[in-house]
Amino acid sequence: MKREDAHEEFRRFLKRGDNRITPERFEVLDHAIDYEGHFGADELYISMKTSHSNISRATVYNTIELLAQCGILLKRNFGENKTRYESNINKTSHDHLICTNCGAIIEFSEPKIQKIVKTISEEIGFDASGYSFNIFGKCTNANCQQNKNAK
Amino acid sequence: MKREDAHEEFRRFLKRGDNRITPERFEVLDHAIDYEGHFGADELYISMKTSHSNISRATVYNTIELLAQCGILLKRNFGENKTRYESNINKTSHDHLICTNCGAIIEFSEPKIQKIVKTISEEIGFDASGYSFNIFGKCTNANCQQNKNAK
DNA sequence: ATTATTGCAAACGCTTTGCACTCCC
DNA sequence: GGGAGTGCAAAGCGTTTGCAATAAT
Repeated sequence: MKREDAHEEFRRFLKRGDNRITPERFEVLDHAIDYEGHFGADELYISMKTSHSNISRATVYNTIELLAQCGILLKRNFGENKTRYESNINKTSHDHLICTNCGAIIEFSEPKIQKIVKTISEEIGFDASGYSFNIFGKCTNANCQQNKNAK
Repeated sequence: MKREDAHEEFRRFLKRGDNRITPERFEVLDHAIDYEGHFGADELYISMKTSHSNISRATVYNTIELLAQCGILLKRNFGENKTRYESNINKTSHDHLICTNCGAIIEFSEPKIQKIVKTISEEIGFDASGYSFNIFGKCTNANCQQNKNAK
């Protein structure tokens, strides 16, 4: 998917929800899809300020939430008491291994997980809209495998 | 498992790690295992203050972390940017469905998840110590199923 | 006696809020 | 023109930290 497709998708999403089309919202969209890896809302805000934008913190936080609702961003939580986001553009569904020693984040795909979500939800009569699956431990890095102090 | 067994387990854990045996630590242990459901560290602190303890916030936070390392408490994260805990005493392994409308938390057990954690970790050479699995959506409550505004 | 642990209060990081100004519809 | 959206600064919330006093070893 190209940048202009993302713009078009966001535009449609905004209209559908009676939200206004503003230049600030597309500025946030552009920075978010260009951002490598997983980022916090404040991180994106700082990054935009650094590149001389005069966007406000409130607008970044608001817009990121809209982008997540729209499906352009994915909301993540790696157990750090802050919300992380990642672009969902040109990405296949995946989950994460998180190294508790060095903080590395490794992605993996396992289709069985989706099936489990579906089965459990149906069993219980729960209307699932999403899930979160993280594996914590020590990554393949030799330093991390050795480190006995880490959790 | 009885209260005195938990005390004994915690005592052994503390000695093993060269941590001191203090009355404050066992006071926190007692309140934590008595607490119904999932609680935040500050919540436990406030609850202890309310019942006229003169424990400090720092001690509660420190001790809860020790209890989690010891395995007496389980660390959870329900996507709220705060850490939750629950007693692991007399509990079987389980994960959670979280209602994004009313906040209800429903527990479920699915042994396949453990297998997936094992398989993925071995495949990648990751030394897994734990995982977190949450399903988000709307619970069976009629109000929640109707509510179109909720995520 | 030594030093980990405690209580207190202040600082921290991320997020949300209140407000007056702006500009999309 | 009306009201949603914006920028700014301050407040909120959960958590961590620095420090002097205390108590476990």
